[in-house]
Amino acid sequence: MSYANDMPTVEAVSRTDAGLAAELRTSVMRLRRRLSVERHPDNQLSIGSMVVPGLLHRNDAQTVGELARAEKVQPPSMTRTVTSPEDGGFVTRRPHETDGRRVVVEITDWGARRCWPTASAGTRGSPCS
Amino acid sequence: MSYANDMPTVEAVSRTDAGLAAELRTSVMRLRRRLSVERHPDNQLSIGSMVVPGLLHRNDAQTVGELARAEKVQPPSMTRTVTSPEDGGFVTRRPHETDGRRVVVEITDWGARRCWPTASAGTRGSPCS
DNA sequence: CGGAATAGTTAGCACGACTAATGAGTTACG
DNA sequence: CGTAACTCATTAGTCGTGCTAACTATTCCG
Repeated sequence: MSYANDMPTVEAVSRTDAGLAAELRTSVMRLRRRLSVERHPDNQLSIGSMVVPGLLHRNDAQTVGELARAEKVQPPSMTRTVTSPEDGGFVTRRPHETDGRRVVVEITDWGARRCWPTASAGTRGSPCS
Repeated sequence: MSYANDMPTVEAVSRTDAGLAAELRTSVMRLRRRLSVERHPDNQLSIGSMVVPGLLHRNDAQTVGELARAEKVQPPSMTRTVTSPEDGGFVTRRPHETDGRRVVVEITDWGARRCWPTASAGTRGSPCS
């Protein structure tokens, strides 16, 4: 009873469009489940919330709309996604300098240290690892 | 304003463990969101429910526990996941021949035709594509 | 000034996952 | 045998993540 016998390969079962689509769906869903669980025990941020510091690491000080477009979600989704790292003190909301409609999200010093520690310090326990 | 300028690469930003983990999370979550939306309009099964006919296509007549282990989810999750394709007539539940605790899930003829049409017929509108 | 457009939020829903607890059936052992 | 321990599936309740619809506040423009 080998792994190969238990686990039909794509060649064996899924040469149709529907079969390949099913393989892809199953694989991606499993990977996402795994990623949402495989995080450091100290980590208080969920997989969705961890995305926000990641986006701000690339470009700090982005509006909610920019974050939503970057992550390809609707604005209300990003509004809620930002709430948890904000409550945790990782990021802050502040009004835009010139446009009163916009809200700028920035990473805090503390959040940056927690999420992106220096290489020498390692990333053990980082909320983003 | 090119794609390359807007989209920092892994090389540019994410050489740390935390950075690579963030890249992976973001990519997988986006792909899953996309897959859950990208299905044929005729398709009445959600992404989670589509997994069940796929598993039964490999091995028909599996118990709820076997499906849960194959998909690496907890049994209660699979119990609920099976409900929707069962209500849609794609699969059936029946008691196990010898073990009264077990429940066997099988794909119906109709479900098999709908999910895995012959190659010549194509898979347009298949609940599994 | 006043209407249209834009940005963000709130509220409510769907879906997929989990844990804890329950019921029903099987197995093992004294 | 008969009961205690175990296994399997389900129910109930919760959380996280996405959506749409509707609302508020602000800005833009004619």
